[in-house]
Amino acid sequence: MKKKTTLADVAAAANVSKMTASRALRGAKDVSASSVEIVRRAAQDLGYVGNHLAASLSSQRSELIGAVVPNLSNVVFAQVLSGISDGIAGSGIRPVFGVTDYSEEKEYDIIRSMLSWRPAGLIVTGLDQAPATRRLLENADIPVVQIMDNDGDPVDSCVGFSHQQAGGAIAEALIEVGFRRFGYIGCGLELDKRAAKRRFGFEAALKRHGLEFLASSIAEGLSSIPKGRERTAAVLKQQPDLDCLYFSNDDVAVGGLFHCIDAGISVPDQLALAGFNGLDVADGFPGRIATSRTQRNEIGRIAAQLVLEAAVSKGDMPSQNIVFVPEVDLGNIS
Amino acid sequence: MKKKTTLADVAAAANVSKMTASRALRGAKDVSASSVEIVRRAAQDLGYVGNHLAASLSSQRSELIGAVVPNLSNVVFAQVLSGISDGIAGSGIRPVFGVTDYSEEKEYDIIRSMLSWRPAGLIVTGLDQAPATRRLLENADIPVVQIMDNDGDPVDSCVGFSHQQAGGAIAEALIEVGFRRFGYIGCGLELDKRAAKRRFGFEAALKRHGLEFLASSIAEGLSSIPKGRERTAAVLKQQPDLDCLYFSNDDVAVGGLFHCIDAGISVPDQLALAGFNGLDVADGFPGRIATSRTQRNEIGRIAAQLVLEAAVSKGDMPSQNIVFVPEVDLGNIS
DNA sequence: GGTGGTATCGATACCGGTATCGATACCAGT
DNA sequence: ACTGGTATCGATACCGGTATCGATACCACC
Repeated sequence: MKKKTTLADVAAAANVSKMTASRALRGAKDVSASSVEIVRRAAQDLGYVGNHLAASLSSQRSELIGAVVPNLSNVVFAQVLSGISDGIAGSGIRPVFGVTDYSEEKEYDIIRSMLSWRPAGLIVTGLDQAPATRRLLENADIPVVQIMDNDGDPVDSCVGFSHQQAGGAIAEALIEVGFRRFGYIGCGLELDKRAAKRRFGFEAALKRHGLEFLASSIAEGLSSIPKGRERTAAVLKQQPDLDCLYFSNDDVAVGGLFHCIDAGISVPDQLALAGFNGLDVADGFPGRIATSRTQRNEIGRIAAQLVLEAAVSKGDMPSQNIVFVPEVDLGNIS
Repeated sequence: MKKKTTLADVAAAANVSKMTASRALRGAKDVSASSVEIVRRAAQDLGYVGNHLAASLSSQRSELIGAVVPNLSNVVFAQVLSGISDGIAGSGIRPVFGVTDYSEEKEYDIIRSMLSWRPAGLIVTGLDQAPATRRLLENADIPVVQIMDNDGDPVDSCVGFSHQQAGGAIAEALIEVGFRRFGYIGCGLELDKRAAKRRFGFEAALKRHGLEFLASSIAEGLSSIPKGRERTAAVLKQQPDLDCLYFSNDDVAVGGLFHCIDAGISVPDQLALAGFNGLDVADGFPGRIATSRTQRNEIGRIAAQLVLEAAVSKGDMPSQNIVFVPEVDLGNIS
């Protein structure tokens, strides 16, 4: 375990002071072009790799950004991370991530742990943190951007959409084209607050039209295609006389579609299916599944940029609230 | 922008020295239970959040781990990150990620930038880094685990599988059950070295049996369902007389399946499709797509654990080479 | 009482950079 | 020659923790 070469080594090799070496490598002012050249070469020769820990500690500004998502097996949050990665591209900032598995305790621990890295900002999924977690965010004194939701009261900035409204909007659209006998199939609503909001919004729209879910099944744990398949079978067995099924998201809906294909149920003629997110997969089936298209990549990217802007403006940037509206896509339902 | 409370503040509030406060909060030895209690309470009252930058700098050990993946829109690498997250759960270590977009330049920059955070270890996708990047990894003096590949010479440890072998294995299986007229459809092989290795392995197996690809189409850019669909249409138009199509991965294959459904081609009776990865989606179709199931969650998890072990053993742990074998699944092809 | 051991604590010196400010040199203008 | 300004550089003091080692107190035991 040989010692790493430090800035002092580079400075010594270049016959300048640490300070000049530091300035040269950072491209700061107050260094002559010739010094820069010499220092650069020395750093190159020694294979010098800077130390962001020391730099951040000393300069009191970090080049880390935290991203907290509930889950990564689902492609949606992966795309959010992807968007974040795009949003900070070229800034030299590195993203740190944490997966909460929809657990409030884990979320608290992750955020606390992230804060101890003194990040330039934090991007957190959702608006429904536990009170202690929220206090942590409020006192963090760094830009905080909550994403993927808009139903609630953000700590600071917010980039997302209203799940309640999204649920209501697709319900209205489906009612408009004539569906009346609705069923619901979801996964893990006790944990996924946003899926619960969609269901709530959908159900509220039904009520406005004097309708209700005639059957409903909520599986525990993460959403998945197999679960959607199984629950669809169960619900249809219990209540075969439905004309439209609303699913907590596209994965579950695709599971439902698979069941229908197996069972010889024609979609959407005999039974319409509606999900949420607008995934590629669901897309591929030529419009057979209705869905709400969410702009998750965009949301990640914009959230990251907000953090960057807020970080450079050093606290005198007002909180932003950027609202997206998922686009209802009924596919080939007419 | 009020100043953050530091350890010194906590120590002052608790009427002890910084050192005692530090020990108390870390649960280190040499502190009385009563001191721990007092310091804990003081920290709690002040809302103290530690500073990992300072801690890591001082103790010369970081609690970050770097993860480099080529892409995050594809669920495969998201699941790798998910596995990494699982693997380090409870260790207090935070994962930093970087997305290379299959670019060697970005990969170099990302790894360099990660090294400057002095991470406890690095997990990097693939074995085919550019020479300069490889030197960076070799001189990093921290555990490096290369994942998702095994065809090549690892820098340090390796957790993956042979893509060449995987391509060969599924080819053999498909030949075994009687297919003879093969076509190939892929995306971005110029960048995705691993997909290219699979194709190479597949083709080598064909050659061993005196066969070859009768048609082939390679799209540029990232793999996607739409591209698979489009290319399948194109290839079948050019060469309709095929009995099996090998795709660069399941996404592309699902695109192919969608085309077949549209075009009324019965799968696998008229035309068999084979992909790679064993995605849930492909799974859902009752075995219609042949695939090789990869253990990406496992790979991420084990890689993370290797890094942890190597980090605690401080360099005297030998490099590991953990080989998985993707399981060939022909689905309902008989 | 003297000795040795253990438990607890604090002073000090770093870790590897950067902010700050003063020093120096050099040039232009008068 | 003198003044003022700019360009370049280095000494020093941190940033907020932790490693290390010495100091102190207290107890057991001979």
